[in-house]
Amino acid sequence: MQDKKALQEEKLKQEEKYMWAIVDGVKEKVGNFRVEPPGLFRGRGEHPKLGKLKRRIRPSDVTINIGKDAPIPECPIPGESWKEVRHDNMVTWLAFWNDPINQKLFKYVFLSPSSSLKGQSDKEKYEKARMLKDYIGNIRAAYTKDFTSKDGAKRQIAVATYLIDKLALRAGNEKEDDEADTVGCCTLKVENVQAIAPNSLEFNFLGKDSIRYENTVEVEVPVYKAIIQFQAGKRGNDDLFDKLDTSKLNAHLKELMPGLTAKVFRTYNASITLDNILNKETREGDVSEKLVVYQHANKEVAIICNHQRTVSKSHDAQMSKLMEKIGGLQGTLKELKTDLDRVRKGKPPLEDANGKRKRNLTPEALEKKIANTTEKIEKMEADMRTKEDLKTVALGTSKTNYLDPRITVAWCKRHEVPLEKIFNKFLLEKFAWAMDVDFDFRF
DNA sequence: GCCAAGACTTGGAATAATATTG
DNA sequence: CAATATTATTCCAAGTCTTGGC
Repeated sequence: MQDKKALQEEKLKQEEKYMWAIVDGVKEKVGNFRVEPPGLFRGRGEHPKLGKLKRRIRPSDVTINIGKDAPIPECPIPGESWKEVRHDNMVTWLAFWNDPINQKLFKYVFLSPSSSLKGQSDKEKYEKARMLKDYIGNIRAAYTKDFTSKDGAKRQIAVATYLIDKLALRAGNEKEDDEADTVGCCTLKVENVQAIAPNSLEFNFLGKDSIRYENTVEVEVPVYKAIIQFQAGKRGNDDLFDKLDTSKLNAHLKELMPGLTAKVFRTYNASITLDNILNKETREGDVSEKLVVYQHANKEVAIICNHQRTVSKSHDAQMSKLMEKIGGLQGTLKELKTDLDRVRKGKPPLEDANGKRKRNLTPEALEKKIANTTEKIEKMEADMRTKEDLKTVALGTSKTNYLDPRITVAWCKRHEVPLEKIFNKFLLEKFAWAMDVDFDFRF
């Protein structure tokens, strides 16, 4: 125990010198500055490179990027030295090396999400998503019109944009053969979509991280017809959108709004959904009731974005344990009620399970106990429902990446909910830029 | 237009730390 | 106080999108 603590402090001391960077005169926290240890590549889903050896990264693999006059960070391994030291102020990375599994890819050291640099670009991301509010009406009108365009490419762009908007699908870049076989909107295959009369579409595909997207939705009739037409004469494995890729799609989107790309729709839809639900469903009441509303809104967003998690191994055990506890409480509740009846009739309380005599309690005291127990049961039942409800839903990703923090901060200010009930330490730091938002901010 | 390189954002699981409970 | 449950942190990717060369 003592050893562990000492070891941890030792490690911290060792690493301290790599944890900070001076950027434009300001001390900022550095993000992930450790290289990964050697090991076997796992990857996610059915990855062709599964099990490949991931070699050790040495200082001679690492390129450093610092100011011209900045002191070069000490190389942590005596006798070795950095591959290169650059002075590029057009990029934000502090160091990079080639990914040992795929030499074409890079691993970067960036500033921490809590840094002002990242905070600024985070804010810009949400401002862009908010800008989409002013354009979305026209954009929707335009793609609706193009559902029936004579131009096949136009029709595909229109339908793809519709899916990205309505279903929050990812753009879907092309992938190499040595990567897991997953798709996004532009890379959907014919077999990933089933038309179900009269106008529904059943989606089933593996998306990012090989997470399955399964959803059946009613769509506008022209979309339904267009999909059937895109599928006509093709095999299951053929591209649904054969005249489309992400660069064409994004080029088109940029004509509709400056800076617009496919991912902006995810941010926009996530944030506006949170804002809408919070403002529709929040009632006067205590903090815990308001938190339930927030969690519900958060869950809706996670479902839209298909943020899933695997059910924890101990989920069932935890549930039955809760059941057991509730059962026990219901037993004592029944006993209390019996005793209350008896006491009111001037009889002594029943003996307990062990045959022992119980203390004589006044009816008032018994009533109070009954109320307490009932409340406890209700709370546990609510907890259980929430637990079951959220067992496959991951709430964290949307909080970190998709929900404009100013929505949450302003809502907390309006409804006197302590922000710490919703944002943990990491999020409070990451969203420092959003803290002074006005209480009446709306996305 | 297309492709590859490069840079930056988004992602769930595993693990560690902490809180809760019996 | 030990066993468990919960939460925070770390880990290790896997996406998106831009740019620059042809």
